[in-house]
Amino acid sequence: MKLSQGVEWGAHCAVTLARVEPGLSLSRRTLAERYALPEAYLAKHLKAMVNAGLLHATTGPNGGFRLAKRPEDITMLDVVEAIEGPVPRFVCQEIRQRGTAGLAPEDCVARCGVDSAMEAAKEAWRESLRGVTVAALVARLPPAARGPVTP
Amino acid sequence: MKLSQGVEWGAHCAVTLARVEPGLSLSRRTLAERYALPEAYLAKHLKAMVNAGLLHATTGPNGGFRLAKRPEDITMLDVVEAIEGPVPRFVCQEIRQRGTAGLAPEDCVARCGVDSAMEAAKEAWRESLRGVTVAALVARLPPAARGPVTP
DNA sequence: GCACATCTACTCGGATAGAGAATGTCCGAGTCTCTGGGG
DNA sequence: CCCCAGAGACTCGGACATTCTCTATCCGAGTAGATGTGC
Repeated sequence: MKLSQGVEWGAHCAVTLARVEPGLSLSRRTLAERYALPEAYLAKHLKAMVNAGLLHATTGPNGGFRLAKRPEDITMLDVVEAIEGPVPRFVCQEIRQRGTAGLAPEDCVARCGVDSAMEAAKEAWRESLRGVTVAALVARLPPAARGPVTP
Repeated sequence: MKLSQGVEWGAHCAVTLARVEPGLSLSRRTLAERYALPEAYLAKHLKAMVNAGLLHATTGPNGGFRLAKRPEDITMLDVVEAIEGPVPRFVCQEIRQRGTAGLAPEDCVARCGVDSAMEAAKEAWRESLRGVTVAALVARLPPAARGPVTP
């Protein structure tokens, strides 16, 4: 249940990008300096968000990153899964069927109870993250930090 | 959001131990063979559950592990936190206050929205795990695997 | 036959290597903009 | 004054080290029970 560091960075960057005027972009250098983060490493997470279709990247002067979708259509779950990769399903190795206590396959038609419980918990977690959009996070910023961001 | 391997092992072992006659114990060797797991490594997780107060260990012949509490009083959350360690709080490093976009401390009295969202999701996850007890998992076993376990 | 000291075998516990992922960093490919010259 | 070619600087993208956690393993400390002996 360890959560990678970059998730926080990605989330904050998404919130910041949501405040940029349409048509403009923020370079990864600007974003990194904005939060005093290591630029080269932040780039890796931004790229992951590009691959996931959350951000759009343009090169050259005045290039950078911008949101690829509306802030209302980007959830925290999108950000987390973009950076962490698709959440690996709880790997129930079906140890029920192994070893000296191995159950017969016909006793395993119902899913392993441990697996079910972990899966349900993970789904609750995902559902909670799915309910928070980037737009909602922008709305919750303090008034002093809600204005447009310029490159 | 990676979940350590040993959680599944610990959970299955707890379910098995709940089926042992009171007063008896299962050695880690027996438990390991039961699921074809590496004994030495399983020992580490069992020890963690002992330290967490879920299991009780006795040495010598006929020794081993037994539940330290009633199966109804042990939840999946207990097992997970015993093995994974106390779930590290989402480390919001308050990057809001750093870098060129650093907010003034007076604008940060309300908790960071990203942090709040992650915290709420984690709590939903914990709440889901809290609702499943070892006793409930035993009850959901197939009938053929619900009888008492002998050392 | 019974009690006791010893001895064995079995148990857990902590200290010790190896693999994989996350973290952190660097340099190269591509592109937009600006500048200078020519018509 | 307008257009065009070139250079320059800025951007992202992928390949390369480093650190930390998880995985896996071994050997030693301690204890309950079995055993053999003496009374």
